[in-house]
Amino acid sequence: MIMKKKLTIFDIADKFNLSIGTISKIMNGKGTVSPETRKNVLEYVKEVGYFPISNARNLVLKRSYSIGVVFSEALDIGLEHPFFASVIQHFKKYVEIRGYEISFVVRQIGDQKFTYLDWCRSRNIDGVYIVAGSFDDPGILELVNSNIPCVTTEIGFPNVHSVVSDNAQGIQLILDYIHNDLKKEKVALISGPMSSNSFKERTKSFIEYSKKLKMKVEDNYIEVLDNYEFKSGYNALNKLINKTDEMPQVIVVSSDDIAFGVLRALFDKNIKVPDHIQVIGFDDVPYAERATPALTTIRQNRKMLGETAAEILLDLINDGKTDFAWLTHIETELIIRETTLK
Amino acid sequence: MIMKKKLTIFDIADKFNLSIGTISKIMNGKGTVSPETRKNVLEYVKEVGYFPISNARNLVLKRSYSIGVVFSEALDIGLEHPFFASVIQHFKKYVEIRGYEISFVVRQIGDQKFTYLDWCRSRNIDGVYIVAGSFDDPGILELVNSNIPCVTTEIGFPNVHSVVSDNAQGIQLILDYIHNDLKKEKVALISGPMSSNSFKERTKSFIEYSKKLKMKVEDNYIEVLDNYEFKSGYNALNKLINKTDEMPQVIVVSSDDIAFGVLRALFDKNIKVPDHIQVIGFDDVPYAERATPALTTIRQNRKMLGETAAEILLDLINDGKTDFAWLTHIETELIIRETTLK
DNA sequence: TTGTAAGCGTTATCAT
DNA sequence: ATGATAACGCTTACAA
Repeated sequence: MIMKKKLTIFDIADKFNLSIGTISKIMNGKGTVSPETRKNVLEYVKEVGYFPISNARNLVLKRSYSIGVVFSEALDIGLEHPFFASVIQHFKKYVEIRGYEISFVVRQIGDQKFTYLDWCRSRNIDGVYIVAGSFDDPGILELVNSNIPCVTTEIGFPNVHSVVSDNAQGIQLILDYIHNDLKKEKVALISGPMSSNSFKERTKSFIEYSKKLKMKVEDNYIEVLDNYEFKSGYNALNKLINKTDEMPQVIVVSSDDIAFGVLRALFDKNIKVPDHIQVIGFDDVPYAERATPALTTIRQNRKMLGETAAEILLDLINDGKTDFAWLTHIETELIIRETTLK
Repeated sequence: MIMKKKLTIFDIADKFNLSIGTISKIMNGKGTVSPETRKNVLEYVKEVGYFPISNARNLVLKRSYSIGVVFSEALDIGLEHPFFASVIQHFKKYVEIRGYEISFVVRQIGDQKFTYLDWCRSRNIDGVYIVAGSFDDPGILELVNSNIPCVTTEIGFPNVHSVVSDNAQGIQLILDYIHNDLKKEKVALISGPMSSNSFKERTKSFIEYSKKLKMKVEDNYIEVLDNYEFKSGYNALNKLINKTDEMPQVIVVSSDDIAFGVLRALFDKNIKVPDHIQVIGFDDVPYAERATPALTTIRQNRKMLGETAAEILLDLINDGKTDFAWLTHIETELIIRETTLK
């Protein structure tokens, strides 16, 4: 067991018969120090591996160089959610390059309970990224109304900078494709729950834009589920079949996970995709391209979502800038695969 | 914008004309304080939402109540990896209940570069969880040889407590099932790269145990890939077909992701699963049950993996206990789905 | 160019 | 039962 002695700023100062003030200046590239000593100290520091204890540093600085990331436990969305995990990963990389780390905002630790805000205050968090949260959660509300800079990937928060996929544009991509390339008109929609603003937007855009294209969307072609699951997609398709005499030609499903359930139901009913009916998802989860048939879907630009959120948040923190648009839309992309066919 | 004044221990002390020492004792449940004042202070603190600044606290305590989590960037495994993300999520929950948080160990932040150990030291990290790392990474080596308690989910580290799935037992589950229930004998193996100890173990167990069951594993029935990907699985199957006159009856694939590639290749060759050939994976990724046909596979107990690692690490930190077995095996489970059939 | 010293908000020891 | 105070390791005016 190698027991490197833990060095402090005093050890470095002693070594050169300098004061800790001088060392501090050197470590932070501030003040005026002779190039000579600066060079020597820097070399030594590197050699022995001295790093300031961040707790001491942050205590006097009254900040942490750390961004809090909040998940809503209500939605039970954790790291396991592939979409959010990916967005966070990109966010993390971006802020790290700029000198920040991320920590997860937490409401209970041991038997200490916190509000989001209290936790952030007690950690001197510099800013927070609300990845998935509900705008009727009072804890979230308290947070976004505080003086801590916030940015979110969620839609519909008042007074918080949001970075979200352009759902309307994604839906238009789908409908234009159906209309212009697939040349189909009878289109159904299966959507996730309206408690999510993303699904709400997608549904609204679908209704409006399909009307604009004069597509035949019968009233009973629209099915709204009350959750996000495979199984619901499965059931939704069966319901759709039961209530219509004439099947749609294309089914748009506003989430890939649900789309897989739809595809399975179709398979079980021996309805061939894309020959008898075509299916289009939304998200482009990793499995979409590996499924058989591979799923045509809308790809959300996870990298751009995470990085843009990071960029705005860091600007908010550093420059106190606030003249951003409250809402930043990230373009989506249509990925054509096997569940549709020209 | 609500601007709650940031409270310190002095504010609380003033309020009651007590000294900060007394408040500190109350906050930490230490020392002797009259039940009366304790009650009053606790109530007030709760009401106004006072929490100690963790930087100040950790500075004097010389610890952080925080566990570092390390990913190997070499393997480029991030949060996006569904298996590890899930294990970490369970780990996180477990340690939080016991009063710890997690942070990601990081090697570069801004233009400061750290070794893993230096980062941990500078943050006063209490212990570290090596989720995926390579034992020939000198940074990892330095870390595990330090005085910071470590635990890993990786196989093959000397002198580090490892918590891993029982790969041998998983393989036995598969082969017993093939032998006793499926009643097949001609079995092939497609494995991920030998640079991963998990794949090495699975392959080794497969060879040994299939021999023990007197199965017919021809020499060219074993295919080792050099990566983890869908595409490699796809190619591997084609290779297998080309080099054997007689196809195996069952293909064991030591990772689900690769198995999906195999299934797709089979589909493209119009070889029906499970009628013509049967396929068994390893991992039970979320998509395994949603695929068509749904994949028979070995489920790794991600919850148990994360929680056991957490438990050992916390014991190491708190009790300085060290009398654990160096290696803890977590049982796996066979999940029978549609790619196999009695 | 360098040093001095106050202050950041706690915990813990020792008095009282 | 409570208070005074040193200590934790650092940054930053300000002084030399």
